[in-house]
Amino acid sequence: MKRDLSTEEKIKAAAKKVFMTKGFDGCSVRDIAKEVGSNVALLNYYFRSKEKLFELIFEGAMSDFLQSIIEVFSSDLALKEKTSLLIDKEFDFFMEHPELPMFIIQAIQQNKNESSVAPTFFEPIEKTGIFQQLKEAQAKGEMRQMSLRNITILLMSNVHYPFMSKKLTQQFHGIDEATLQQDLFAHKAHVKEMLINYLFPQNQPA
Amino acid sequence: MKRDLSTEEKIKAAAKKVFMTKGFDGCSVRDIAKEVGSNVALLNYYFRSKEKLFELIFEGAMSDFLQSIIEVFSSDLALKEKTSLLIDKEFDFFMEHPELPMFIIQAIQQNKNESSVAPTFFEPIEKTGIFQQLKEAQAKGEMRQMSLRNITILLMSNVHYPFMSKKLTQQFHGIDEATLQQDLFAHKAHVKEMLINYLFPQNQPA
DNA sequence: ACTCTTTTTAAACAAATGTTTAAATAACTT
DNA sequence: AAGTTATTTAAACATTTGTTTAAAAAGAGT
Repeated sequence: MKRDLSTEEKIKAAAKKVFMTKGFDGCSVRDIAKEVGSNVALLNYYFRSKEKLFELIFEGAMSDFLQSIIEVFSSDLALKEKTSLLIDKEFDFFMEHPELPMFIIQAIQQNKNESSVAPTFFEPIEKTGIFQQLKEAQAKGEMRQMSLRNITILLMSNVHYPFMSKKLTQQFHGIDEATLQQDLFAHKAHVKEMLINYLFPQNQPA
Repeated sequence: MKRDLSTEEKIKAAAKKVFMTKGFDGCSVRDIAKEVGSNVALLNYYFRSKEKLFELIFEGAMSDFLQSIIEVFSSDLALKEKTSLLIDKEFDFFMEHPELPMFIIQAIQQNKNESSVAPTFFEPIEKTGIFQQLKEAQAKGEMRQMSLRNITILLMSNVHYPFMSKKLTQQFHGIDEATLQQDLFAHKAHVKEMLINYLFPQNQPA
């Protein structure tokens, strides 16, 4: 057939949309089929099952996610500048894909990911040499002495959470999408200043 | 009958456990019945439906959540001390109920909460006078000039996210539960120092 | 035009879902 | 002990679930 443009891609796009908004358990394959404007059997014709389709979407999401990080880490900047740039880029990225952090964390929490994320996620980042750069910066006293894991938690908390809690924040403060958007911009500025100051203290002791 | 101790409570406990770990969509009423060690019909006898039961659990979770905040805000301390205490208490609370942040945010995201959270959540906090205290602290220059909403986002990000991303962090760094626990303690210390320094700058400009 | 393969569909499948029914069992009242 | 109510159960219910089947439709090759 080759109807118009790859049906396979259309299904993937629809599945992504539905999975992202409703979650794996929260949607049926018929929901996705309806979004495609087609039949349920077609999904299993192209992808073997609902689970396989989800895994594909999940891996794609992780890949997109990873991409935006790698770009920054691969750049030729000092760690302080990389940190600042990372926060900027991540915010820009999540502004366009606000459902992504929730989607990923939820999928991992429910073990919907067959393989561990470590090899597909940790290693590509390590290859950018960012961890080595971090070690050196700490050795030179340019950066606060704290574990890589705690740096990660600190960064991710401030960058991911605001997008995961959009609805909660809106309901809690009774604000609309546009106002929240402004708050997110303000948050980005706060996070940048706060984190940079904390991670790279200007008057380090002794 | 009054078999042993309130069947109703046993069902609620089981439902809480199952809903927390698997989510509303991720579990069936039979999962809950099995956890109780009883029949499905019993759930609908005490609670009208799966949805009603969930709402009850959700409201209970929100209430517990709120309780731990109110306590701190109602205390007779300066804002700086309250902030520090809040972070401590919240961390202690989530150490014992690590699924709670995810559960609440997920429920709100999927509109599983009938009523808006604002009245049940915002107002009790406002009644502690914390917002007024905050305004005054900012007027006196003791606290950084930033919106209540951004303060909220900043605090919640650093306190909630680490518990929501437990599995992700574990997989990413390849660490066990005990190690993560230590990281969370370290994170608490970092957050306290970082946030206090940022929210209450010692050398405020002009 | 005819064949062969690929794509799409409607229908059916068994299993699982939330809920209800009616009967059984236990507890309470007198 | 008998009668009444409250609790618990097994079974059935109508839908919905993910998946499969077999036929129809569309494309490509000759």
